[in-house]
Amino acid sequence: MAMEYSGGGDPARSLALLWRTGAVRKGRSDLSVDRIVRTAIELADAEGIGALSMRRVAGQLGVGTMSLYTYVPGKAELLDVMLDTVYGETPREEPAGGGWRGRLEQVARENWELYHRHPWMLQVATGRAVLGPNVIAKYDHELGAVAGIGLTEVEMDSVLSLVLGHVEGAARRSVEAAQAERASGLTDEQWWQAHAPLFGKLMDPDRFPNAAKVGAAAGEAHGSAQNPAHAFEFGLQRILDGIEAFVRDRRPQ
Amino acid sequence: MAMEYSGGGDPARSLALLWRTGAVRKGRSDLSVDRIVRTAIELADAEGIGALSMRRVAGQLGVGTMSLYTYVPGKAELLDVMLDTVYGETPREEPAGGGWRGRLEQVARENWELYHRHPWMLQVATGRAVLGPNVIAKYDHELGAVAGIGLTEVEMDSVLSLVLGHVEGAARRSVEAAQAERASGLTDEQWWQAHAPLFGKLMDPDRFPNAAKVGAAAGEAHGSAQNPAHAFEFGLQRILDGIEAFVRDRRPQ
DNA sequence: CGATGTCGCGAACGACGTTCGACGACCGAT
DNA sequence: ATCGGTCGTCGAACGTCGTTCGCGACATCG
Repeated sequence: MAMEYSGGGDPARSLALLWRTGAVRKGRSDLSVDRIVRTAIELADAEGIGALSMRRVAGQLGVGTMSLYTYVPGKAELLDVMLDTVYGETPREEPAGGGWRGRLEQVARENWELYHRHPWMLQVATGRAVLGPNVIAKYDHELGAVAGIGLTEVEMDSVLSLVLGHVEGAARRSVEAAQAERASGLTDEQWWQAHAPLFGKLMDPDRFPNAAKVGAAAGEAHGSAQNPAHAFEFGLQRILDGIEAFVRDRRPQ
Repeated sequence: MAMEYSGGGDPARSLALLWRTGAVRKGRSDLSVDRIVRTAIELADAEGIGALSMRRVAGQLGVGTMSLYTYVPGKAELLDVMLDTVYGETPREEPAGGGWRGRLEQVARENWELYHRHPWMLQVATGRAVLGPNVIAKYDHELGAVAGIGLTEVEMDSVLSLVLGHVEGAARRSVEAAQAERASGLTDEQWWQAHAPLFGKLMDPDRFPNAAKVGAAAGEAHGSAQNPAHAFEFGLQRILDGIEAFVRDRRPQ
């Protein structure tokens, strides 16, 4: 259950790496930035961010640990490149109609799946945005969902950020729950059933009337303390409804 | 800019600690769980989660590192108690009217401020909920905002979770931006101005028409790449609008 | 064939959480 | 008053981490 994360290395170094500016390393061995990044992503996917260390990556590549530093300035910059790389995975096809709402919904689902494919993304604190080529391409593509519907440019950005923010939060809760399952060996459902009697005691209906009633009802309905997939869907529809009212307001006729 | 986090220690140990079950340590020195937790919170507030180590806490208390383990099973459980403790800080007064919307808005603002008072909260991955006394009291109090407006219990939980999730995400972006400022010595605005020309080059209007236009407009409007406070406010209003439609739908008359 | 520079990487530093076990102060019983 | 045992205290040490330093080896060029 232990995790450690980091991100946002030296911006100049990161940018050079992201856009592959600067001399391409020739390499006596068959090492390269791309091989290192690919290996690091595979490792993080398979064993989590906690298992991602420079030593492990080097070991996986059959190479001395310090050799990585010839190609990559440090771990923080490596994480930046890893992020930009996986952001390149989201689909780019034009959706088959559906209007802005359908397209925003599709964007949300693509990101939901991306986060579940690479859960470690959510454990990397970026601080400042990672402005790699794939991140920009993704931003451009996703903005297309809200283009030409009567919003100003700033409003387009706000709307997209709102949806993406919701997806990130819901995915984080989903991923953390899954990791807790793996770490404890108990599914959320098993854990809930094991602890439900205790909660009954802790949630004294006299002191906590709302919590007692709602907690019990929600727990029983979801079969656990929370249901990330349901929270994602419920929140997405409410947010899209809110955006719909906003869009309607912007073009009154 | 490096950070490491962890959370979700042994549930049984955490619960015993949270509810102060189990024998109270007498202590030859004046050490106690409360003193340790208070010191740890102060340290995390002042220097960030990255500076929170068992050694530093012990040092601050003028005590050997290993003495802490007499009172606290480990760092993960300490984090759990720290979380429950600061969750006890949110106000509990009944709001002066305003209906469910005003009360939900107030809940959102209280949490927004709480996260800014203790930014490290956002860097602790909890996995499974920390069911301490203060967390339950907070849940109970906040549910009051959506009680008696025609929602089922499960819907009350979903609505509250949606709002709290938005606050958490917005606060996370706000806090990460602030930390990036501290780490780099540049405000978001300065950073934006320093890098704006570069972005102009990277955001090729031919390849990325939407990103080029919107990115420039949003950057100029916010004076930076993003404006967390604005994102919080904008998202909150959209979400409350969406909830309003939902509530209206539930009681059709 | 020698000089120059760069790649590869082993050793080491200072952090981390935590296990182990030694020390010693206290309490109760005799 | 003395002894035994319990329990708080905490130093040493293990295995981990990212990264600095510097040295040996090789490739390229003059």
